[in-house]
Amino acid sequence: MRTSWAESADNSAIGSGNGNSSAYPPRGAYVPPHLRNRSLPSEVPPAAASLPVNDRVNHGGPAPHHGGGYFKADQGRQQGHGSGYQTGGGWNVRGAGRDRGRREVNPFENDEAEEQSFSEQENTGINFEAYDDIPVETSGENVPPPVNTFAEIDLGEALNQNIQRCKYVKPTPVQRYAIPISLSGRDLMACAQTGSGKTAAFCFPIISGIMREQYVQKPRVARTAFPLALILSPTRELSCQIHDEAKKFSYQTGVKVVVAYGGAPITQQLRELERGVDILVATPGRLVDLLERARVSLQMIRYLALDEADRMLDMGFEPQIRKIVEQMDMPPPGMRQTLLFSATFPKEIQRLASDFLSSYVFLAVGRVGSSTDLIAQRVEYVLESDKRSHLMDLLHAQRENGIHGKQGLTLVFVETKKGADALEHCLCVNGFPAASIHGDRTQQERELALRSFKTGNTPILVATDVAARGLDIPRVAHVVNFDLPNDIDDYVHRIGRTGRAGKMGLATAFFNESNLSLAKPLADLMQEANQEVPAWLTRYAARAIYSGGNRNRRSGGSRFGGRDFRREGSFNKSTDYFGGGPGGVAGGGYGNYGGGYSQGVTSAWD
DNA sequence: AAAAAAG
Repeated sequence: MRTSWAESADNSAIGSGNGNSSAYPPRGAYVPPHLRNRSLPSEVPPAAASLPVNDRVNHGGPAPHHGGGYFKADQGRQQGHGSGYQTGGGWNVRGAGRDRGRREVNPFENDEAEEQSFSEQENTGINFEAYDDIPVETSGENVPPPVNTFAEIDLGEALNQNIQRCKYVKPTPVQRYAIPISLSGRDLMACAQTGSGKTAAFCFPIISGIMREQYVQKPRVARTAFPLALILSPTRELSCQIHDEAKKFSYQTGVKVVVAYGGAPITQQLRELERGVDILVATPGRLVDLLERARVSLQMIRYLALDEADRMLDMGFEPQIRKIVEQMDMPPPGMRQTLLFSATFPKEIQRLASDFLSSYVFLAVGRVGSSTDLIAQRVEYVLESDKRSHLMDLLHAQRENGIHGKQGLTLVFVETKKGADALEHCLCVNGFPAASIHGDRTQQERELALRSFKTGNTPILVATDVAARGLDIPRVAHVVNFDLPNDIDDYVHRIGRTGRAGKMGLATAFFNESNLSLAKPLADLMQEANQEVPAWLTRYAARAIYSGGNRNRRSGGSRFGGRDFRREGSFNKSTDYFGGGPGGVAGGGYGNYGGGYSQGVTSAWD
């Protein structure tokens, strides 16, 4: 019989601080530090208890007017289905919230209840003033200027109402820039944090564009769906999340949003598609399946958005993405509008991405807050064999300080799926309520784990990189890199699960000899973020061997997740870099609208 | 080498 954390805690004088005479713990059982007869390898950092809890994302977005006539308006499409759609100055409210007799579910229904259950989520979260200091960098030809308020853009009455329902007051930086750019019809490559309204930044222009256009009649092919917009993301959960948000934004606009991803029965997704789809949110695998079955055609695609675009174009995904974008029936760049978003944009990925773009604008938005703040980063030297007990020490200290329960969530990243299972089990056995999520679990299990984490039912989630990107989980107070990733960009995405929307977060990393390749980039990153870099890490960093040209991927992008590779003169060894698609950017003429680069601001976090 | 994504 093992002793659980709860039991050992109950049976001892909690808080006495130095009861150090207990017997050696039973194998596998966790014993809190103060009951142990040994000193810890490194000091337990102050628990995250004092950190404010994450708030909901309050974003917004609006901007100027359509560049107009981007696509040929054609034989005015038939409007609505008889039911009273509102028509406000050129806006087509399609179907007016009714879908062939089915009533549109109000996606805002549950919001109030949810918010009330977390009193800390009152709308005090974002420091909007801080937004004014955010460094922004744009490049490309004739970049449309940003807007400052929602009032400056007319996205249409229906969409405006949804913006209000979402309680978005003021556009976030990425929205201020990206929405006007998108509305003017330009392609866009954007480096920006998700926590600050990235989804809205690409959804608003798409929805308003679809409402505005009197586009050509969709072909009628039995059982084939013809979406007008395609949004791709690298994980199923992220696609679900985007779908949920897009549903809110398109409520009562008549714009139909459907999600398709693997691991779930395809039949229901097929049914949804048959009912009609304007915006399709999908993961690549399932979409290819649908395309091959000819249940979806991309020939009517006007808008293509890639979320976490750098991941979508890396080695694992690139062939699938190329197949979808280049080898099916999607209109080429210039005939569609392409929007790429990510927190990190390595140069080599930018180069790949330019194949999909036409005369695009590059946008980099620094993170909210100006220097150290938001995410406190710690690195601790922990031997592989000590990791578990060290983690439990951290969790125990957090619990003592009351961060757990319904308050703060802890997300623990590990390298492998097996490792995730093992650690989850270990934590549960020791009385720490944990769930786990990784790609070998069934979709049901994955969604259950995520739900259980979000609700605070299991305030600890052990995850592989499946959860590293894009997921917006409010109240994650602490991200632990139990195993560090090999790629510094992955680290950036992981820690970006906390400190969101202007709230503080804590990120702790366990470092040892197996992470040598990360020493230098990690030390650099922390330095840029004004974090205290342990001396031992600096020594490792100095010793680090240059691993090819890779280590410098972030060069020039210290304030952001990336920098327009077109501006890196030395990188332009051949001429085709400017030529991605018809009317590629003809070098020169880069406009800067950002201004106010404050020093010490680091990369965009998401 | 690992993770993700179709079944």
